[in-house]
Amino acid sequence: MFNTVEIKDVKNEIGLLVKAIRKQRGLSQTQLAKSLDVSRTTIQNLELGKNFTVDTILKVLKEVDLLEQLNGKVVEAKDQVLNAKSLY
Amino acid sequence: MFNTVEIKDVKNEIGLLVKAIRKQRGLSQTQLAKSLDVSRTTIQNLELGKNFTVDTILKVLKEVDLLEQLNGKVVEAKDQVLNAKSLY
DNA sequence: CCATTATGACCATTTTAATGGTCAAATATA
DNA sequence: TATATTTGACCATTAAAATGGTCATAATGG
Repeated sequence: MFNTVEIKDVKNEIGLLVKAIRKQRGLSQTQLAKSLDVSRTTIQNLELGKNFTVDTILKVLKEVDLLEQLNGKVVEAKDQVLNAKSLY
Repeated sequence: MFNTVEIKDVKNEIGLLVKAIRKQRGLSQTQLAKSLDVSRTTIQNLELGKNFTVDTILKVLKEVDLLEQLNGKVVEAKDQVLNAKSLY
C-alpha cells in the first residue's frame, strides 16, 4: 500500500543515475574516476549503491554541470523553510 | 561574471538547510542526532559544511519525510538520461 | 539577572570510506 | 571468433568520517 522508499533504495537510484550519465558520455569507470581525481573503486561503490561521501557525489555532479542546479534546489528548499517560519 | 558554485558552497547550503529544518521542528542537535541514531558531532559537522556520508543526509531527509521526494527526482533524472540516449 | 540549554570547537578512539592493486567474468570490438 | 576493454568482486592499507567525551561561549527562559 505504502510505497516506503528506504535509504538503500535511494543510494541504488543515485548509483544508477551516475552510471546512466557516465554511459551517456561514453566514459568508462576508469576515465570518470581519473577526471574526478578519485579511485575507480569509489566510482564502482557509488554506482553499486554502497555508502559514499557527499564530496564524491558532488564531484560527479560538478563534472556533469549539475552542481549549480542542485545548489539552487537546496537554497530554494532552505528559503522555503525559513519563510514558512515567519508566517506564524 | 560566472557564478561558479563550488562543492564547498553546496555542502554549506545543505548544512544550512538541515539546520533550518531542525529549527523549524524545534529540535536541538542532540535531539535530532538521537532520533537518527547518529552522534551530535555528525549533525554538527553536517550543519557546518564539513564532509559527510550520503547515509547521514539521507537519514535526515527520511526523518523529515523528504526521502521519497528526493528519490523521485533522482529516478526522474535517470529516466531523462536514459530516454535522451534513444533519441540518437 | 541568574540558571539552563544549545552550540561550536576540540580531542582520542573506533569505524568505515577511499585507495591501489589483482583477477575472473562479462561486454564490446576488430 | 579471437582480442581487448570494462566491470564486479575481492583484499590490504591509508585516509577520513563517526563516535563519545569535555569545555567555553552563546543563546534562551524563568
